[in-house]
Amino acid sequence: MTPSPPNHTAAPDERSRPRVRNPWGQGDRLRGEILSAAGRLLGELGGVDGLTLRGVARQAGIAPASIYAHFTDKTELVVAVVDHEYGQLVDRLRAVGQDVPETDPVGRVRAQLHAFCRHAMDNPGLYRLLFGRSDRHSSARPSALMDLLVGSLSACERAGVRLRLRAERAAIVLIVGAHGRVAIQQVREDTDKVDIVLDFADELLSLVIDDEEPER
Amino acid sequence: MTPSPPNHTAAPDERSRPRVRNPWGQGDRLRGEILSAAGRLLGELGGVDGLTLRGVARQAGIAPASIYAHFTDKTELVVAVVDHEYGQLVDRLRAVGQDVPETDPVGRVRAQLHAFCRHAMDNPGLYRLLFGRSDRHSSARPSALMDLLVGSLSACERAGVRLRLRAERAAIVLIVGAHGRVAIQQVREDTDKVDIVLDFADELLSLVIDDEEPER
DNA sequence: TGTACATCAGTGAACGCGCGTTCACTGATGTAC
DNA sequence: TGTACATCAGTGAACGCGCGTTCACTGATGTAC
Repeated sequence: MTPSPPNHTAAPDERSRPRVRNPWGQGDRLRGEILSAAGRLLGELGGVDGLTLRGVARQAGIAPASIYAHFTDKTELVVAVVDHEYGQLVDRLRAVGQDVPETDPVGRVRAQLHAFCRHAMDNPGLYRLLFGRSDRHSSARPSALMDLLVGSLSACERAGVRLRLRAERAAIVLIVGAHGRVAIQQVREDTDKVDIVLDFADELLSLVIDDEEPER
Repeated sequence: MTPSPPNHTAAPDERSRPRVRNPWGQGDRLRGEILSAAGRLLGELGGVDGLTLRGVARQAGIAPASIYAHFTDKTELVVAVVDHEYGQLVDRLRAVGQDVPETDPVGRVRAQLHAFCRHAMDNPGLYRLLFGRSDRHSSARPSALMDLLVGSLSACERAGVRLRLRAERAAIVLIVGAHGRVAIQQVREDTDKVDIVLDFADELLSLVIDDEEPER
């Protein structure tokens, strides 16, 4: 491993102009810029390990020292960015769910599962945050995602759809299966066709949902 | 993040004696010691990222420079240790499978799945190697594991057991589901009871295997 | 209206650290004569 | 049998690098009188 790849993209990414400083009273805006810069890096990188303050600063087009006005140290940044990214994922799934009419609860689960797959494929680094070793970053995180899906699955049951597993178990199977399939898809370079993953997601769904006619 | 945890365990782990050098002509034995030291580290660590040559040297009780007699650089070590660990997993599953009589192909799959779960729980870092971003380390790796399981599942089919999925798909569901469940179990600290994971593995198996009576 | 001063957003240079890697070495064990 | 030498397994000190973090600073924008 030679000392390291030349990580500096000389120009501070996108804007090569020295960066316009935020107006008075809006210094908190940099906090958001830092978070999304770090988020972008997490998406490309393979997880939290490769994340460096200097890299984030480069990506955001600021000096490394400037981060310390908004985060006391690296761990605080990491926790914040992980929560931020995680929140975005959950928000997205919630929104997607609301786009599907209540009369089609299975369609809602399916839409959310697909959205999860797409999100995971677009952000290869993300799944490591969700299921990787915690390192004691906000531990309540994955449960919000689980709760969302358990809710959607319970709605199916209330609508008379039979599940082959308890909703909690079914949610785990879906998320964990989808996430694993995405990871495998990323490890092979053959085709990064989303459809392969979505097909797999549908197959998981059909495993979990008992679509035989109720026997009455 | 303070500069770094004091990573030196002053004494070179286990043997505090300065280490007995290998006899003439057996210099290659150090290669094995390095590999298993690195393997131990991978098990504790959360993947390849935290692995350092100096750390491996500390774990093995040798000088960092001594590694270069056996591996040209860090990447070569990493590839070698990953292949080594992966090979051990596959060997274990193969052995476990042979302990179950051919007359019970479902039992064989189950035993292998359980062994996979246990192995994954004992080596928290391992699953990242299997499904984490490849970084172009020997890409043929995961397929050997898949082939093994596909073989066991096909044996079930030949014995008249119906699968709800094609064997290839079923293998993915099992491995990926089990691995994900293990990852979740590791992220929560509540109880690291293996049984919870093994129960889940059984549930996956019952999803994949259609155990209703053939309809004739 | 002017002017002194406080506050804000952000910077540049430096620190000590662990890292991967190199290089000249050490000292025990074998081989040639 | 002795002795000079080659070979082996492995070491210690040093290198340049990127990292996290600190600290004194800069210069624009607001406020008090």
